[in-house]
Amino acid sequence: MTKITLHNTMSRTKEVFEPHDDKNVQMYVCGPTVYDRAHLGNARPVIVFDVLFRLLRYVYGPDHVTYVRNITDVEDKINARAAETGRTISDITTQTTQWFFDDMAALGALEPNEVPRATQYIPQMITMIEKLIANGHAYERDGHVLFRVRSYAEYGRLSGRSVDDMIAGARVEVAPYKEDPMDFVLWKPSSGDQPGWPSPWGVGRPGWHIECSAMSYELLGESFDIHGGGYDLTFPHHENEIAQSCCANPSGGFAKYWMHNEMLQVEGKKMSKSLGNFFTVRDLLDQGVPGEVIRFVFLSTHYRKPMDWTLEKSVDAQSRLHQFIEGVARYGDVEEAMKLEPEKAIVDALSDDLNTHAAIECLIKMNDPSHTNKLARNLVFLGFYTAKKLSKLAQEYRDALALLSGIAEKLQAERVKAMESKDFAEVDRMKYVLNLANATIRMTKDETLLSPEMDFDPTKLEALK
RNA sequence: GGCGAGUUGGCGGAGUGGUUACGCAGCGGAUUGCAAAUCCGUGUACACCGGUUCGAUUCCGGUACUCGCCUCCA
Repeated sequence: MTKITLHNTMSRTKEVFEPHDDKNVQMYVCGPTVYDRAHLGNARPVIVFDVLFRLLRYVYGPDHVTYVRNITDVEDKINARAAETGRTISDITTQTTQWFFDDMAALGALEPNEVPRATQYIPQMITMIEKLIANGHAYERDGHVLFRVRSYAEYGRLSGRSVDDMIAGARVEVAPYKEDPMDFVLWKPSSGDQPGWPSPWGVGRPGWHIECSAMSYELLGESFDIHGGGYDLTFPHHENEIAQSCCANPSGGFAKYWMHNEMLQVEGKKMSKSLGNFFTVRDLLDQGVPGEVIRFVFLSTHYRKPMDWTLEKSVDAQSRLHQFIEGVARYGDVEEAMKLEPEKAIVDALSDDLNTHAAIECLIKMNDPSHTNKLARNLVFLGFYTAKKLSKLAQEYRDALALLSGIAEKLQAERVKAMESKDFAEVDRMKYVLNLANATIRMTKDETLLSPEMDFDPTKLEALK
């Protein structure tokens, strides 16, 4: 079996991946809070862990991997959005969740096995909080339930911080109901139009961190293999999850491997609304940047390095994918290709802590006429296309080629004739049309293959037939 | 202020104690009426300052800069 190594944030080293049970490899990744469209940064963990999911499915078998990615549909940002728009909370969360699914599907991400909504696990959260109170790790004050950070000696291990340092550096105002400044909320009271559920501590709603602890426990148990998310979640979110889960279920180890993707920047700057460089995945898709191009750009950078989204990279990626389609169309057979196994060099690259950049280098090497089917197979393996879509794109390319090859000869003949009669205006016109024709066979109807600088009207070509 | 990550040629991105990947762009050439496409050729870069060493981009120390987290933003 392929040996996989993964970087574990807990140990800060690459470790050989050894699942608890190789018949049931389990992964939990923190999903979005559904109050608005996913921005480009949200796409990074989705793509990164999708690649890992695909690798695990290949190595352990598709039926032996369970991937859970939650939807946080109770959170104060959602309440705020509802208040400012006048829409209902469920209207917002339902629509935003669907948007998220659509956008992530466009990026070639497989659906996880389970996509739990936080609001469907409130009883499990309450049970977990009760356990924490019972064993002294949490306390209730004025309708709030707080986690007693000092009761968990390991607190701070994942993020490499000591509780005392954190208090010294904290700029948070300490709520009066806290025993200790570091204590965090497990449950808080709801009033007015805030969403609330009955609980032993009155009507209230869960704190953010308890959601993931309760859902991962319910769906994966007290110990599972991989927990992933963005690096910014390391503290406090993941630190708090560990504290909650390990204190509520002391016999379990919670997650064995912690994986974090680095952050995204745009043209060298942090993406932020104030800098005016904030945009969503949907914005890019609407501008004609296809999902596979976004995926390609993301996978060109290792997941543990900060990634810079630039226009130049997206144009490069587009042109590269275009070359791949061209190769597959000319020399490949997608149906035959799908009978192949994923290439060992690519599996090995991914197995080395998701070295996606090396995997892409392999793809580039495969783009020659004698390896095109390997290229096609691995494009599908890495999630750039489904076999069906790749097949369709290749066919469209071939159709365009066939359409053009007939008239190209005719154009060439006319051009030669024009040269003989020294009609250089006509020669130039023919040249122009021929160039357009050549450019066109590099395109298909899919916007994937349209280069931004190309300006071509296919009807002109039709007229020449 | 505390903690952490990073800095390789125009861009992206590997890697190595000495022979200095690779891709894209660029440049030169071939071919072409010009161009495009294609083919051939072409680039001694590793933030700065010290140290170790026969020799450092590669090891050690420091500096600068960038970025992130510490503010329920992936």
